[in-house]
Amino acid sequence: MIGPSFFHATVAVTAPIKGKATSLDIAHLAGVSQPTVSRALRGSPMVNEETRRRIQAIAAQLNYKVDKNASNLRRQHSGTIALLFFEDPTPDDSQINPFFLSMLGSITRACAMQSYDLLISFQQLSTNWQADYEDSNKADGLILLGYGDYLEAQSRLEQLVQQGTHFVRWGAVLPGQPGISIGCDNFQGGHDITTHLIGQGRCDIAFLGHASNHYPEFFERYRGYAQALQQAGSPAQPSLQVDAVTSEQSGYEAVQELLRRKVRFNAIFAASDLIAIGAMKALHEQGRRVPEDVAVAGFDDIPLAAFVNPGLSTVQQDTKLAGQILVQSLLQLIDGEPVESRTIPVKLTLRGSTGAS
Amino acid sequence: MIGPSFFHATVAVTAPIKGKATSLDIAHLAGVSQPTVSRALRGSPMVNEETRRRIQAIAAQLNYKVDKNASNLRRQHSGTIALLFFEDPTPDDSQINPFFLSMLGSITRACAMQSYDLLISFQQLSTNWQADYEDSNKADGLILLGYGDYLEAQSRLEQLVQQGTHFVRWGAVLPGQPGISIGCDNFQGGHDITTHLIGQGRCDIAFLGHASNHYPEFFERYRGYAQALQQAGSPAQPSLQVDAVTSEQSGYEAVQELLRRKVRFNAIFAASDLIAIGAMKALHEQGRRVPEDVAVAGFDDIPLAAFVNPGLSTVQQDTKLAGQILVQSLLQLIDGEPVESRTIPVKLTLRGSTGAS
DNA sequence: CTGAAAGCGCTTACAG
DNA sequence: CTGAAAGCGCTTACAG
Repeated sequence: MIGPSFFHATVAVTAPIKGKATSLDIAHLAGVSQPTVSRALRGSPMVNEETRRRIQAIAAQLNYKVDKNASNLRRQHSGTIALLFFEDPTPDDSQINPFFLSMLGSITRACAMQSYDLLISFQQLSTNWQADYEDSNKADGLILLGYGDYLEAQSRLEQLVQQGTHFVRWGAVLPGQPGISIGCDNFQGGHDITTHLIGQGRCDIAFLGHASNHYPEFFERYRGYAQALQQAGSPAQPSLQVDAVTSEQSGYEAVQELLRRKVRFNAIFAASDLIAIGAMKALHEQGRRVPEDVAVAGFDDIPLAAFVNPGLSTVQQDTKLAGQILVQSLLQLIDGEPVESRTIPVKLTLRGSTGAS
Repeated sequence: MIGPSFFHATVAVTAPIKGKATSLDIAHLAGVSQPTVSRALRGSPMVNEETRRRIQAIAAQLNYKVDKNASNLRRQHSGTIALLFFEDPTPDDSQINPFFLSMLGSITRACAMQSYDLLISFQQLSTNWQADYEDSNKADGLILLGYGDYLEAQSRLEQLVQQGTHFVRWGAVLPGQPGISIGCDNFQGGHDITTHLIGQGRCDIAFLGHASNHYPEFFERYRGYAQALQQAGSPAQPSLQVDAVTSEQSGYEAVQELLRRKVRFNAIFAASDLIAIGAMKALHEQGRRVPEDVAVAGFDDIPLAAFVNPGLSTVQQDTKLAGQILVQSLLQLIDGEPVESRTIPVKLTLRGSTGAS
């Protein structure tokens, strides 16, 4: 009973008591040097297999974990990506677009698969959101996410580029933008869904959403919408466009504005699903039936779109792919590889709100 | 032109070129020792004000940021909280309960106010979610969030307690639980909303949601529901309870199950808003009017509840307060202060789905 | 009020 | 295959 195994057992019991185990503790117990422990645990090939097994066993017993701060400091790299989520105008605490939550989930997963941690931060556009994450070595790079006024954001982006910060942005992909952007094909999406509405026999199609350079994603959707109308021989009418940001409330109010204008419309293309859902609410309250009186379509395909009544026809963005590409592009950037902005295809998801099912 | 100011200007231009500035660089430029720079920049009172200003100016010029890895290593503290979000059964990529997103937002804000960073991680209940965040010094403590099978999670929680990990959990607050829990008053919420339904003249009230120890939050809501019914003289009927997890799909299917059973019901209390929304969808498809034929109530008050048709009556959880208390409790725990589990009050938000407006 | 010294726990050349 | 040495960039006693 009295021998090495007894000795080891004793050690395993007493060591954790004096705080967290370090690689040096393990080295002593294993009778090797501390660097060897480090090598063994990181799977270096230049370590004897038997030595490695012994070290691993002890490490497991002591519940040893590499200290990230020490490791990162030494390696000058954090193994962390910061996700800066900004929304403007400032939403009420509880308002995050479900679409971004999808993105958040897929980004988290993509990071985990690359063994990166994700630091998350919600920012107002108005604050200093370049945020020093990379400067303070807390993160190796930044992912920027959010709807907001692009023109306001632009100078910040330029600043980031100038500082040499590694970042990728989700948003409209347009020529001349600072940094790398990944976005879906907003124009095509707007075009396709509008064409669908026209095919359903609707001519007077309203567009709910900002249509200016301040909101390039919405603007692209608007342009797709306008082109589809043009091709159908009935150009877009300014009186059928109502500004809206991406929230139910905004969609709700946009419909009220539309009614106030007393323009005729038998369909609505909302620049986001949340806008569409708010719009449907307002239509119902006015006794206008969806889709009989007014067909409604959105953009994003948030999980809820299938569960409103009627189900919402919409343009699906592939958030899973988007998250993967964002993370992958950022890691390439960090590694100094060349990266290009990219557009991801969209596809229509048709449901009852346009009379499609 | 040739003098100190010129010298400084030159330095400011050339220094950043050779990589990130360190406190030593600043010390050289300011003509002080490196520890003095460290003190000055952290606002230590034992630094001459003029010296401090000089140092700050140089730091700003060089865009200097304290290296978090070095600082954390030295101080043996990370300034970071890890949020472990787990959901089980495994949701499709894009499914995160909006309620938790609200929590996420409020937790992020509460962390920011305390100058803590938030590391986020989505976990399957089945994985090793104790996750080593604290062990590897990446985080000073953990916040656990998620609906899931409590009984499965319990042993993990006990493990965390045993390891001395600092953590707080959002969930049911019940005697004998390992660690600190913060939760809303699920029982009261279930009781109040059921009483409201009864007051609307509904007697046959179905409950959609798991009602067992596996899901203590739902179970508490169920108990509140049962007690309210008891008090009204019509005890809960097992045939009116249908298991459901918190998703629209699950609510949709639960209604189908209810119909299959051919039991009579004129109201539904769903254990979450998502369940309620799925239930309403199924009712609509069956031609049952809400609230005329069936009144529907949910739990959570997610932003969307106001925008479905009709608006959903529900039990509001105060996510803002919840996030603050979670973070505050965790920080107290980290500081070694005594902390108790706590229950947060709820309140009813009544809308059209129960005929209340 | 300031500086010289030590050390947080790793990883990485450099020898052997 | 393994070890002795150096050093990542800070913070914190300890002197003065």
